[in-house]
Amino acid sequence: MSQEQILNISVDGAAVTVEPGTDGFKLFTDRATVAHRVNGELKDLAYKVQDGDVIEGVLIGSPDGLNILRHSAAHVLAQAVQNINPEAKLGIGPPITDGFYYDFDVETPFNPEDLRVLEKEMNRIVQAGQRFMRRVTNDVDARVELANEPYKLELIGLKGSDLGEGSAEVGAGELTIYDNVDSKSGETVWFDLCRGPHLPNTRMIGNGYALTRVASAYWRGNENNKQLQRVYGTAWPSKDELRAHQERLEEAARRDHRRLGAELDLFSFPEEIGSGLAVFHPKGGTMRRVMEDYSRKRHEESGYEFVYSPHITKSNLFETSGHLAWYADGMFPPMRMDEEVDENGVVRKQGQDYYLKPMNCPFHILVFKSQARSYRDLPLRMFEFGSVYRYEKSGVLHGLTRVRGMTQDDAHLFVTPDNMEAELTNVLNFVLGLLKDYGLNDFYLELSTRDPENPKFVGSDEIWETATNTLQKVATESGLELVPDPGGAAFYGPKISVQARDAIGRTWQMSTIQLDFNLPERFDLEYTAPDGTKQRPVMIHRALFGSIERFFGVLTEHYAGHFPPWLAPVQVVGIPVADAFSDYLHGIAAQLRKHAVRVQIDDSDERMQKKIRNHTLAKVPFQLIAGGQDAENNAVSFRFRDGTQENGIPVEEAIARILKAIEDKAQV
RNA sequence: GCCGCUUUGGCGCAAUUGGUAGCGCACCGCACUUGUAAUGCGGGGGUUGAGGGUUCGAGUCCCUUAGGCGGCUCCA
Repeated sequence: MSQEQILNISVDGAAVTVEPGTDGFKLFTDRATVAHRVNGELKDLAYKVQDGDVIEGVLIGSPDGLNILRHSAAHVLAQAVQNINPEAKLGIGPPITDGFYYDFDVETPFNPEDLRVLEKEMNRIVQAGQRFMRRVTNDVDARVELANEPYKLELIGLKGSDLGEGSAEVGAGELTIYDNVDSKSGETVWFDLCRGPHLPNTRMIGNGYALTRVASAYWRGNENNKQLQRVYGTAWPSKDELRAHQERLEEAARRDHRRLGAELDLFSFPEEIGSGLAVFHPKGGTMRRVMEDYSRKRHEESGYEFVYSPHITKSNLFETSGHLAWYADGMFPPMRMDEEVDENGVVRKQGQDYYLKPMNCPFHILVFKSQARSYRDLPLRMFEFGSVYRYEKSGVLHGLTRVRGMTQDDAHLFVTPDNMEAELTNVLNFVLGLLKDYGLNDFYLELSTRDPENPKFVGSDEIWETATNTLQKVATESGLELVPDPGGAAFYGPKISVQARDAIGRTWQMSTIQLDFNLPERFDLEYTAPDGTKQRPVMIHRALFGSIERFFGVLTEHYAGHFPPWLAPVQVVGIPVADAFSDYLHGIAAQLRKHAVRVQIDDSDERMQKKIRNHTLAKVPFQLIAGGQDAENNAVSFRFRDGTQENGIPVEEAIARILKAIEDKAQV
């Protein structure tokens, strides 16, 4: 073998010499390697290595490998759709978290029942073991081949520009088509414009996939474009992993606050009131009150002052604030008051428009403006559980997490530029501390900053710079993971948002701390500085819960309804073994009530076993059971939600344990 | 707002090709008075989200409308 016939390459970090023509199939003989990264770029295993290539195998279970699996599954789905309906036009079909989708332009939308038919056809294609074959083409040829695919033609035209979601189809490099080649006949049975890479063949998709739902989506995500029909699927390296994924979804469904809200009798959305407008039932109301009481207590301890403002206002307030100019669509329409019209229909007295408030800030600003302010007054911290109303589009409403009427735990801090850093530090620590008390303790931060190229941002460069640096510093000092969100700031100031992970790993945006350089300007806010000059304060908006409703929903899902005793609507329920012991338990309940424990005695005429079942399903933290043995010993038996029990606990001790768990905000 | 699906007593579900609504839980009554996840018997409750249409006849088909669900868009 002569020198020039040997290629020196690196495979997974090891130097290797191979013959020309060697491809990934020779380098990686294990079935789990489905592609490889060549000099940092993902390639099919069929790629023939070049001298000097640095190659790393991509395992199917790796993030890259899963994407390749899912994208390949998307191709199989598209082929299945076109096999069944040759008229279907292809949109795009990228991998997404846990799965994939493919968009189609079809005459009649898919039905859920169509999914079974499509899965069957997909299964046939997978079993057929078609090879995915990459083929380089060019604009001219591709346009001929794809003459019947208008959306693909559009993507070819967009090649190299900002494609967003279309990037799975065409990349910055060569234009490529993937042929699906029948393993027996060698015939190309289907093809799609795609940059790849793909699994070597369809059989490797295995049986760990499923189609999950049908939906519609605007072509290229623009609501002015046509809506295409989207089919969603999920795909995993094995059936077991698919099953595990489905179980995770089932677990999330069990925790769904909309379901638990009804089951635990916490809240409802009566149709008579309107979409997105909740009522809290006694149990949910108790929880909400406890949440609010604790929040108030902590705010008071932290130097906030409590203010109150009305739910409606004349339009001029929101004209000054600018909300009517840029947020009118999100507001309920005005109530026109006081207009007087004579018999000829001529307006005799000008009316006045009143609006439901979508935000509390302008009201707090008016409190600030109610008197001349000195630097000595600052920072001024105003807190309110402020109810706001926003006309959210009907399609976005979702349980308690996206509503039309909500109560924010809203505060506005008016600070001098010198106060800013200390105050932001305080606020962030306050926020994190409070969220932890409610049982959330896994956070990361997101810092939204301005795009220097975009002229929409108000405020001087200096103040943006100072503010952004301050937020950055404060965020870094918190020691939490910090995710930058460049260009994500509102036009009026940068912000930090706190993202919390719940018990099953989902993240929720919770608190926001938002700087505002705009409203102080619009309302001409000022304070007198030490040197006697008038200066403009900076405003900080912040909400911890976002809204109480939303936070309530998040906590319900986080705890799966198993609220810790301090939050539980019923903390203790007493269950007598027989009627005769009812009085005994009532005596214990009376002692607990002296300590404000929410306790009930179930002296209904159900059997004891039934009562245990009922209160377990109601997720009451402490069940106290008492019969003859307990009464004789001045004791009681605990039973917990998980079915465990402890018998013969002296009453004194039982009470102490309950009080301690509540006091410590412990989970039981 | 857009697309699709969906809407049956408080809740969860049934009702062959259109032929005048059933079940479980819950609720009420009676009996039972019981040591750790559903005692037994009996009873009341719906005209099928609302409105209109097709039909001899509609929960079942069509239209309008209001909820809900899943996506898309949106979330200043």
